[in-house]
Amino acid sequence: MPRLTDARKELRRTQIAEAAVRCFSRNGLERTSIADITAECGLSAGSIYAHYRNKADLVRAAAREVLAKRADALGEYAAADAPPGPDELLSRLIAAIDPAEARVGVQTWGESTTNPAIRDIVVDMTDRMRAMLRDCLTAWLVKVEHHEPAEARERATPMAHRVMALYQAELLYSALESPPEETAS
Amino acid sequence: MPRLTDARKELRRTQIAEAAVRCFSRNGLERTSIADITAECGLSAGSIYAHYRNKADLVRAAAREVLAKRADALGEYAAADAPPGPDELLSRLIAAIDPAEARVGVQTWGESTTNPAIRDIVVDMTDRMRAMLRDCLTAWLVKVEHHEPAEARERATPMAHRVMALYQAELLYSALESPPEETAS
DNA sequence: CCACAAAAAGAACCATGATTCTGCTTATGA
DNA sequence: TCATAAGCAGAATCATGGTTCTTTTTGTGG
Repeated sequence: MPRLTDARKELRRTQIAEAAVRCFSRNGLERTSIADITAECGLSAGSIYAHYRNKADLVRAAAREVLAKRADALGEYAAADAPPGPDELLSRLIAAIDPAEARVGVQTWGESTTNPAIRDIVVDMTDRMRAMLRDCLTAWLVKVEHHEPAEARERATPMAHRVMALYQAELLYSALESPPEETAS
Repeated sequence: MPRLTDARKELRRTQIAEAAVRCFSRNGLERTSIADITAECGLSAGSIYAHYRNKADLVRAAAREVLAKRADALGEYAAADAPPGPDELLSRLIAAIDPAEARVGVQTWGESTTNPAIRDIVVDMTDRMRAMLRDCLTAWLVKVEHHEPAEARERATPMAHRVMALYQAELLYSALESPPEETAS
């Protein structure tokens, strides 16, 4: 069969990546084998290697997926007509946490301490999220608190830093709290 | 040679555990081999297994060591005659962060998402640190801010939670910032 | 509907690395 | 000081798991 249509090819890639995320979520980045992933996604090892150069490549894709999803969820708030203030913003973010993804997120933190490629993904996503928080808080300061735009931007930066920090800590807590969730092994 | 004297035996154990922490710090929990640790501590594989049941056991010991050291550092502040307030407390804690240990700390977070034994160590140490923060802040509220002891204790709890969260986030940042620190491999 | 090159399956390969085993070595208690 | 049982080194073992290869099966463009 000549090269798969782009749509189909992308479908396969996400099918694999999502299965990988599920595996990572329960067994960790290093302790999930390719065999685990084949079992989870219903494809064979050879097939996975047709879509991803190697396991490290797949891990990168999974990390991007998880982190990007969290960043995306945040994007919606910034554009809202009635921007939430810091407390409201934080509690909404916390409410949106998915335990399985939180686990993989925290795993990527651990991985990024020794893996430059993952590290880059993590800091990039973190910076992006913080910037979105800042924009959101700037909008709130201007629209709700009636600050001057220039001053609002100034004040929003440290607030964003703080909200981000508290959110990340909460992410850690949900990763730690969530049940062991054993697989049949 | 009959059983080593207890002091000597403990010496060996810490010699190994500290070498392990250095290795973990640069290569991560899973990617450091026993061979790496033998090279770092100057002992042989067989010798390591005479002191630790297996690698998992060694990882637990290393995790305890790193987390306990951070908790200990905190203990001193609580007993100070002029207890620091929340801002001062936080900046002292941040100033005391050692990048190498921060990396291992964050690695243990990742590990604890899938490893119950490590998870228990992490939540135990976290709870312990939070309790110490609370005591410290209670002392501050009473001695410096002149609150009633009962009320102070009440107020200190959420403050401690917050300081802990901000500290953990900062720990993550120093783990991410610290240089790649490559080994000769 | 066809032909074919790519995709999928799954066995085979191979490297890595944890653990164990076999003798030397040496610290310890008498 | 000596006998000895534990410590220790280092090779051998053995399992795991990533990657590759071969064969079979399709989806796709013509």
